[in-house]
Amino acid sequence: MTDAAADSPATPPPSPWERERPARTHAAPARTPLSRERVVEAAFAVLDRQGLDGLSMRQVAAELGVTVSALYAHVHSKDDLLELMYTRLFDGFEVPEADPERWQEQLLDFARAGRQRLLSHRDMARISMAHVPFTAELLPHVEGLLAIFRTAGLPDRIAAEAGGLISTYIDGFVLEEGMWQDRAAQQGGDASSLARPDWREMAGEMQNYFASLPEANFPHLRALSGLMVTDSSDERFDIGLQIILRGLASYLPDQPDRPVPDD
Amino acid sequence: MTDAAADSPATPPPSPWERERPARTHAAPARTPLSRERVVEAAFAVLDRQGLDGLSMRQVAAELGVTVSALYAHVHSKDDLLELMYTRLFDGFEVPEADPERWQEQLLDFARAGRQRLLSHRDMARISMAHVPFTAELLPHVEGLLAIFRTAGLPDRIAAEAGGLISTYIDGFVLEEGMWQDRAAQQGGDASSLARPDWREMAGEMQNYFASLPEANFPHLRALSGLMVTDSSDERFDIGLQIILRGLASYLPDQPDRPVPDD
DNA sequence: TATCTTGATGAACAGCGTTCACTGGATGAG
DNA sequence: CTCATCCAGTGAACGCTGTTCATCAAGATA
Repeated sequence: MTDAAADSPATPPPSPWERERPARTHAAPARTPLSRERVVEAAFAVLDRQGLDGLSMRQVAAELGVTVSALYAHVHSKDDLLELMYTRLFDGFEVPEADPERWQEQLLDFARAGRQRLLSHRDMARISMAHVPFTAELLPHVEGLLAIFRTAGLPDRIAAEAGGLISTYIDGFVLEEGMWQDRAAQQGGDASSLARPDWREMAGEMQNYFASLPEANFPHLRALSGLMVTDSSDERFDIGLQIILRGLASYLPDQPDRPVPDD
Repeated sequence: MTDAAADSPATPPPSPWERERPARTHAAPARTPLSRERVVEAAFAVLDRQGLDGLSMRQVAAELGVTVSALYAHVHSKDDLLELMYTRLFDGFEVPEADPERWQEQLLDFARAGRQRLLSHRDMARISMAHVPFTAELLPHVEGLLAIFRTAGLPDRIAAEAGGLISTYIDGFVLEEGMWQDRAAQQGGDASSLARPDWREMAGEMQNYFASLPEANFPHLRALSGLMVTDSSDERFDIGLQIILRGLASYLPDQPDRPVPDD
C-alpha cells in the first residue's frame, strides 16, 4: 500500500501517474510475481499437507498456480529448495549470550526451542538431518553454542563436540517422534483419523507389545515397557538431554561439591 | 559333489540315474534362482557403487541380470528392501552379556562396532536413520543394551532413554561423516579422485574456512577451527561417546569417590 | 515506435516405483 | 509318452519424478 492512496476515502480512482498494477487483462487476477520467498513458502505449505515424500516440484508449482519450470528461475534445484527451507526454519532463532552461571539452563532452553522449531513443520527433522549447519546463515548459531560451552569452562576438545552432539540429539529425537506419528497415522488409516492420528493408542499398543514379550528372552524390555514409549515425549526429551548435560558438566574443572577429575 | 562320482578318474560319464543338473540348453548358464537373499546382496552391491540416491529397483535388477518385476516376487517394495538391508547389516551383531564392572567399556565397544557396521556400506547411516530398531530381529540388541544399563545400576528412566541416545549418536555421527565424504567427492569431482576422495584436503579447507572467519563475530569458531573437523574421526567419535557415558555414570547411585546424588 | 529484457510457458527427456497379463520351460499325473 | 499344471521371470504399461530448453507475451527502455 502506497502512502499516496492512504487517506483517500474508498476505492480511489486510479491516478494516471501512479501506474497501478495492470490488473492483467488475462485470467490471472493480479498475481504477485514469483519470488524465492514465495516458492519456499509454498513448499512449506505442501510439506505440511503432503509430507516430505509428497513434496515435489510439481506440487509446489501447483500450490502457486504456476508451471514447474517457473520455479527453476528462483530455485536452483530441489536440493537447493530443501536447503532454503532448512535455513529458513531457523530464521530468527537466537542463541542467548553465554552466561557461565546458567549454561545448563541455556542449553536446555536452546534444545527445547530447537525441537519446537523442528516440530513446527511436518518431516522437518528428516530435512534437518540431511544438512550440515555450516552454512553462512547457521554459523552464528554454532558460534553461540560454542560460546556457551567455552565460557562455561568446558575443555576445547569437549566444546568442539558438544554442539554436534546436542544438535544430533535434537534431530534424532524429533525424527523418531515423526516416525511414530507417521506409523500411527498409516495404521489407523481412516480419513477421519488422518488429521489427528491416535498417538496415545499406538503408545499403548507398543507398551502392550513390549509387555507381551517372553520373559525368558526379554526381561528388561518387559520391565521397562511402560517407559520406552510414553504419552508425553517432552519428559523423555528432557531426560536424554539431561544425560548429555551431566556428561558435559563432568568435564568442568572445578565442580562445587566434587573434587576435580584428573582427566 | 556326490560320493558316487568321487573315485572315478576324471570326467565320469553322466550316469543316467544320477540326473545331473540339466545344464540349461539355453544361453543362461545354470543361473541360480532368484531369492530374497540374492536380491538384498545385489542391492548392497549397487548401494556401494552408486550410493543410496543411485539405488533403484531397476539398478538392482540389472545387477542380477533380471527384469525389475522379477524382484517384486521376492521383495514387497523398495521400502521393504531397505528394511531387509537394515536388519541384515546387523546380522550376527552381538551385544555382550552385561558385566556391571565393565559397562562403560562394553558400551564403548558396542558403539565402535556399530559405527564400523554402518561404515561398512555406503550411505548406510541414512538407511539406518530411517528405521526404528523395534523389529523382531533387532529387539535382542535393544534388550542387550537395556541389560547393560540396568545391571550397571542405572535408574529405569535413564536406562530406557540411554539406548536410543547412544544409537542416535552413532547414526548421527556416521551420517555426518558420510556427508563430508560425499561433499569431498563431488567437490574434487574428477574421475580419478572419485574412488578415494581427498578427505584430508577437505578437512584442511574447512579448518582454513573457520580460521578465516571475522574475529569479531566468530571468536570461538576461530579458536576451535583446528578441532571442529579433524583428520581422524575416530577420536571425535570417542569424545562424544565419552560425554554420554559420563552423563550416564552420573546417575549411578553409589559412585566410588563421590557422595550419592539425591536424584 | 522499435528493441531489449524478463518471467512464465509447455513440451520433452530420462528415470523412478509398481502392476499385470503373459510365457516358456520344468514338474507331476494319467 | 503325452498332457496339464505350475511358477519364476518377462516386457509393456501407468503415473509420477527432477530438470532442461525453445518459445512467447508483455513491460521497460531507447
